[in-house]
Amino acid sequence: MVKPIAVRNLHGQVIQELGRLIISGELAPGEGLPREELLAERMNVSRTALREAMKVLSAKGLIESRQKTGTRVRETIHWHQLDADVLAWRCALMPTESFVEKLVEMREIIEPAAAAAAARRRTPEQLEKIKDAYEAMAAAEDLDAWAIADLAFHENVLHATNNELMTSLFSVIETALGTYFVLSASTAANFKYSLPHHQKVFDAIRRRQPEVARKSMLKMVTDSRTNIRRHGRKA
Amino acid sequence: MVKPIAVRNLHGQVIQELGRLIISGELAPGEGLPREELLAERMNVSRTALREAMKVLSAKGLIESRQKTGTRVRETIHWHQLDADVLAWRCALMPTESFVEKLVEMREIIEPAAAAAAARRRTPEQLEKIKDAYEAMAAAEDLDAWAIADLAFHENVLHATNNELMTSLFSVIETALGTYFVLSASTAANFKYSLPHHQKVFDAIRRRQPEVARKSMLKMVTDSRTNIRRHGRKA
DNA sequence: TAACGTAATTAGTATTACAAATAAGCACAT
DNA sequence: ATGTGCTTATTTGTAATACTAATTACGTTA
Repeated sequence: MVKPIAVRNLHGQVIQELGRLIISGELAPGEGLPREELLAERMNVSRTALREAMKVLSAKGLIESRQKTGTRVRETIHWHQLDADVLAWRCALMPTESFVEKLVEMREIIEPAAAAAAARRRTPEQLEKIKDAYEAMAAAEDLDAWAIADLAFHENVLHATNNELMTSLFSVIETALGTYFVLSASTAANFKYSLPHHQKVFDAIRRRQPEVARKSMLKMVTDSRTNIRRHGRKA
Repeated sequence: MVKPIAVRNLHGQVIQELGRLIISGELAPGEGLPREELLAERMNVSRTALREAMKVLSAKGLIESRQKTGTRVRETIHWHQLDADVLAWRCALMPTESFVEKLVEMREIIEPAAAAAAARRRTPEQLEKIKDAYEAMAAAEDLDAWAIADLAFHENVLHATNNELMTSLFSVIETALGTYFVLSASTAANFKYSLPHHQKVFDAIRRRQPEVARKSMLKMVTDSRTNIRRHGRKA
């Protein structure tokens, strides 16, 4: 759903390169970058392309430019942590256990809340889509089909909240987590183990029972977490 | 804490202008913009400045440029709803009741969760800061002092979660909500009405009681919401 | 010593030229 | 008539250059 980048443009590459340097800490906060002309030359791009990249990095809160002073890396406080790129860079460059925990924590906060909201506000059409996804999960015969249907289930639940802020947050977090492991897919052997959980969530949303939906979803995601902890990362 | 912009740069102005046009719907999704040369001329800026702005808007998921085809406004699905600018534009241009509800819903999801997390993981130093903020609230003699201390309280609680994703989400939502009303400040008469609530939250975090902290905070934010509903907007 | 002005530096803006991608139209062959 | 491949026109992508504006740093002067 969200494209994890495919940098064809030159400034896109520059964004990636500088972004990674900053997130990884090789360019520390407070540190000043070489002046544009020099940096452009050093990266073998024109000043034009470099500047287009720097404007984007500024918008992400990573750098700050001022005349005469030059360009500096900003303190981490100012970084837009929920920006898809920033998150992706952190996942790729600082794959620490604690960061995964933070992502999982966010997921465990929004998903139950989303299930409850969906139970309150879902339209019949949205319920139908959740149902479709659930049935696809039930019918899945291999891990791939399961994973696709599983993601669709959660996306449709989020969508049924009719709160695009929640949808957006979910997709960002989910994408970031996806770089670590295939979500909620346990072992290939019993990959359908969470189907009953999903059914409970679906039923609660169908019956418009917010608190039941919340608790069922909570159980599901905490189960999923312990499962992930048990099996560690994959692929 | 987060700067609501002060656009001195030319491309910054262009970003604002185009961003607003898109968010407001005057430039509808799917619609193509005039080609760069034309648009630049029409906006009385150079193509350089226009392009720098367009790169930023692309990064926000608002537009998409391809050679020969030109630049088009993307579907709202792709907009980065949690981007500070996008949120600010929506607040300014679509001040609908339903959007405020969505923001409030997000707040009511993260704050109790954050209180619980803070109760689990706060350091002594972080607890001290929360205490300071609480005492400043208790000592406040006017609405302004109260509002400042109140914000500091919530910020410090969020910070004590040691999850910068949560902190970032909070600050974005809070800034957006702040454009509508002075948060959780009721009438000037009894502006301290929520002090006992805050104390309960503080105590729970001090005693490391996550569930108590969650419930106390939940009560506080729901109270705050009904209060806001009762009094309507202000300022 | 302090105030003021001047020079030097760096990002900001503009202009121009050309490169690369690609949609659309045309010609050609089947 | 249809589809296939070439050509061309259009639009963004990249580069190079020149100049503007802001601001720091320094040196001069009162």
